[in-house]
Amino acid sequence: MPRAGLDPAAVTAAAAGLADEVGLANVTMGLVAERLGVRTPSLYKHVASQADLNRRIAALALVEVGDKLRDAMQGRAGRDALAAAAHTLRSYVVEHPGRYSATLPLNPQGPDDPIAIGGARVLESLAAVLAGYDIDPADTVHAMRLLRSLFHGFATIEAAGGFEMDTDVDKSFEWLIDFIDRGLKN
Amino acid sequence: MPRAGLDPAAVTAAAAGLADEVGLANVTMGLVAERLGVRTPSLYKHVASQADLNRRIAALALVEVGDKLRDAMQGRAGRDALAAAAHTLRSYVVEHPGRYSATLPLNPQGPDDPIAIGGARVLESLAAVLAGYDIDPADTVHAMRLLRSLFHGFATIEAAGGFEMDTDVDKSFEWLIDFIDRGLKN
DNA sequence: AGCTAAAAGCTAATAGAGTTAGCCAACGAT
DNA sequence: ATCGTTGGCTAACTCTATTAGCTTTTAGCT
Repeated sequence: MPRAGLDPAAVTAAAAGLADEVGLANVTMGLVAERLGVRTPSLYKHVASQADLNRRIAALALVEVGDKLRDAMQGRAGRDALAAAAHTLRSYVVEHPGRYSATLPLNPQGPDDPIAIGGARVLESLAAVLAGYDIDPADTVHAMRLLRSLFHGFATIEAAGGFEMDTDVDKSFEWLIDFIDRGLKN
Repeated sequence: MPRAGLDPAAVTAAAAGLADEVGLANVTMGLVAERLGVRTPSLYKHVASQADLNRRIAALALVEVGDKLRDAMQGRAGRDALAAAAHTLRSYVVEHPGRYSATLPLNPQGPDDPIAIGGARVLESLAAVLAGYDIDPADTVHAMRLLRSLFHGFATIEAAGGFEMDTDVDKSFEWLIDFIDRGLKN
């Protein structure tokens, strides 16, 4: 019998896909193995543990979202950049709720942890958004935290089905972008 | 041997305490039982399952935070009310990260689900904050979502240790309250 | 006080998930 | 073609949730 030809990336990708489909909490090692056409213990040749797998999913999500953010913001500034970043982030979380939720327990184990690297890239994009506004350098870190908290919170609540009357969530999101844009212009 | 005298509330309280100490994910039925001086299966006389227990923890957290919000906002309006609500929420999440994290998978099973009731009370307090500002009624729901997303996001990220340079997180939080206050005043 | 039925704990047992150990076959480099 | 490495498999173990069935406390009633 030929081999399955797996590697850590393939296992991570399968797990991430499952996470989006059934929720991160329901991603079992057995389910991942089944998806890959392999027996459960075989996974341990590629990932150290389920915790390790979750960390890899988180890193994958951060890299993906970082890439999308960078792409979406090419050549944009000010309100345009803000809107692009916001929509990109929101779309990603809605499309990939499982992988995104893996990023919540942020425990980078060091500066070269893929999670830290991916996270830093996301933060770079947020910093790029702020660069389009005239902000007191002393307030930049505060503004970064504002964006991060707001987008993360909104996306998380939406992904969890936390908003009633789903109909005008889009409108709320636009309103919210506008609110931030006006505020950042002082 | 006399009985332990448990009831659903006692089990929930023990589990919530453990959640704050060791993290919700590490709250095992065995651990809860041990804390209560009882054997694991005995817990099932009071709660239906671990999922049920988690829902009870979530409901408890929402009621607690709802009460604290109500108290903190007595007689305050405008910026004062906003700051009181923000600080109350943040303190609660920092002090009770475990129980709070149980509220994330919001799936109220109906209008009389304790989770829905507790959540509604929290939302009431947020609405009271907004009542202190002059907001177009059509925008109220958007503003509610703004507050909810922002506070939830900030608290979640902070509880997860997601902010570097922890020193000035307090300052960021104040800045953020100010930002929202100014924005809500149009 | 004694009786009885419900409730609360306990022990024993089952099922499912993560993980480890050790075996064997496939694959790449020589 | 062969040899060492690597990837996959089976078997086995642990830990956790959950159920079944038994026993005893306990509250309410007479």
